[in-house]
Amino acid sequence: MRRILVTSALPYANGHIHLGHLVEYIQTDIWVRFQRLQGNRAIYVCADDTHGTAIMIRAASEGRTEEDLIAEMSKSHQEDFSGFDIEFDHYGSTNSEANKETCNEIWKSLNEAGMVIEKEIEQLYDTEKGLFLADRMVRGTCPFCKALDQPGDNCSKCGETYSPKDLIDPISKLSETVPETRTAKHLFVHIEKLHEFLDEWTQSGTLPPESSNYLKNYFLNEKLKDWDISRPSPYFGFEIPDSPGNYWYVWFDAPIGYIASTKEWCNRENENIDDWWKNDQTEIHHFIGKDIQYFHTLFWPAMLKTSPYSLPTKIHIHGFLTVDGEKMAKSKGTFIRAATYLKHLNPSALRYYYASRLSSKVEDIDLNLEDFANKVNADLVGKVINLASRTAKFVSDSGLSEKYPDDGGLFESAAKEGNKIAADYEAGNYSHAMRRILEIADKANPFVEQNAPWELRKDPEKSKELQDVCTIALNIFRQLVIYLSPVLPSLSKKTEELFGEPIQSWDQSLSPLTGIKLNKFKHMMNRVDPKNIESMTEESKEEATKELASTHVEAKSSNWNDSGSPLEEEPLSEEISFDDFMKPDLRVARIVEAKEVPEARKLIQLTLSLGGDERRNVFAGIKSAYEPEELVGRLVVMVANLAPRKMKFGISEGMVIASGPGGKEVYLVSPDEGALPGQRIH
RNA sequence: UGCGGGGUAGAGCAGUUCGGUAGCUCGUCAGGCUCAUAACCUGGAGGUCGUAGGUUCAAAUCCUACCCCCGCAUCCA
Repeated sequence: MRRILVTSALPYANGHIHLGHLVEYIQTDIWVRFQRLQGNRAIYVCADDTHGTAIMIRAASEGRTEEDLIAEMSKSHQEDFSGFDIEFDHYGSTNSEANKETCNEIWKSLNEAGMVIEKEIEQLYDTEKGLFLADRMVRGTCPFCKALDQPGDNCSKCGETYSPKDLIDPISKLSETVPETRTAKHLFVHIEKLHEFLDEWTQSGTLPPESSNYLKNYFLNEKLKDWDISRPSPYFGFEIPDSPGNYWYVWFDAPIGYIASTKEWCNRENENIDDWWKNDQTEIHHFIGKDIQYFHTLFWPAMLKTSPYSLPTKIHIHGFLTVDGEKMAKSKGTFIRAATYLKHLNPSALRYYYASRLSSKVEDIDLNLEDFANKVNADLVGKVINLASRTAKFVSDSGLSEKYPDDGGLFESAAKEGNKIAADYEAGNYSHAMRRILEIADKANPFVEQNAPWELRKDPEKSKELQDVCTIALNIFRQLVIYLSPVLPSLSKKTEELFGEPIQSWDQSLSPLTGIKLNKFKHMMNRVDPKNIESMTEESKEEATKELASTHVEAKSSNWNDSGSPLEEEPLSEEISFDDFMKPDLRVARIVEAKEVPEARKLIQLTLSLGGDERRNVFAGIKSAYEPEELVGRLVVMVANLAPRKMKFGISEGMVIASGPGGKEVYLVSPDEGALPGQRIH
């Protein structure tokens, strides 16, 4: 019997659980249930991730304490999880005594190993709010390209990265005041010291190969940067014991929450934490998304390495969720909260669909809503459950045959298949497992067809034969449910009720049930109705609009009913004076030539005429939306006094004006009929 | 340009480890059945397996080169 500790990443207390989160928790829950079915001892712990500036600011803006906020979110998260049959042995919080204690302990080990160093860094400080500003809390003018209103870490216009203190005219997003530069002492973990260990550990098979490669080529091929682990007061988190006024950065105490949550479980269950976190016979499995692999594959092992706790046995990394092939988008109603889903659809359907898409690879999975309904209905209702619903009532009086009849090897070959299915589950290749399981169902349905129990029923002399056929179909059904039970605990429960026999072990798939009475067959699962999918996305859209209305000053009602999402995605910039407006010199220009730039992915090279002999060479990032030929001759609006900019393919002497999010959606602005090249726009 | 993933029927995908009749689901066409939640069963049409070359008796699978798509990084807007 293996002893296995399993975790999922800790969801942040600043937001609700949505379908993207659920990929991970469903994936993990399936794995845990599978391990238990195999007879292994597996416990599943998780917790809310509660610290950081975002929580602090939100609590303040809602006029309540952080504790109040995180308590409410924890309750909401747990309700969502349980609604999807995701069962934790313990669900804790990073804001707990156990976590504080464990942080201290790990901190001590890091210090003793000489891993902690102190550096002075300059940071922007909001004098009105009295706090240091995180990069994203500042906006200002880009020091490189002079673009206005850029975030504190990198410029969305020129893409340069910089430190917020380099911004020209920085403004605090919190108070709208001008922050000042102050120096502060920060503590860093010098993980370069463990470079060699990390080189080895990341290649040791603990990670999926895609991730090992990524780390090797991207982080581990140069010196590892010191990790800034402290944040100055005020900060919602734990104060660092030997550095008053400084707090641990949320990413320090978050993974430690795995240990702390286990400790709490141990206290409750009278278990010994050392058996779980300090014993090399215990396997530790983390399930995470690819967005946080950096923390779990470099910092976390480094922290553990110097501590008395065990390193993880395996890190399972999944990709992101897309809906209908695109990123989840509030405006399209595909940003779906767990709670919203549950109002309209059956959690088992989503569990099965995710299972049928998940593999051990680090790849994004797509929730194609049409395919989702199709697959769940065809596979689960039409094939698997159908086996029982079309035969159970024929044996409601007689029960199952005393002796398992000759089925031509159906049951036995399906029992043999069990090993392969189990191997697929173990490796995280759920999609393979689902495929194999459905293949069995695909053999069983023709069997029923050929033996036509509805015909046998008509002839009293064939009652034994009828009972045999149904015994076979129902046993194969039960076998399928055993294989599916990690994915579909609720189907498993209903099957237990039908047979009056609990499903507790994988090996139950090896021997058929005989000679028992069945309970009355009840519907086991409803079909997914596309109407419910639609009402779910509709409601998600409405939620998003409401949210928008409450965060933006006023949502003007209009007859045109335009969506609010473009504004949401790119909020209005700060107010400017008339003089500011007069700075950009916008001119009508005619495109006199348009050329492909073969090596460029996004650019078209334009020659613009401002009338007379005035010509400008401009590179415009509109290749994905326009063909050069269709551009020649048309009028556009250009920024004529923009400083020339050297680009990879030449010098660009201005910009043409366009709207749209990019890609195929780029819309050049044209003047109305009659405008002349060279005219200024005022 | 770098790293990773991908290109197989109208759509979505499996098969590639270890070469041997190209398969599944949906859709579509024809038929069957009426036990089952408009379900299920049988059969058909639909594929130059991204391109070119190579190895081999035999290539979707192995080798070489190239093209295209997606993500991340970079460049750029």
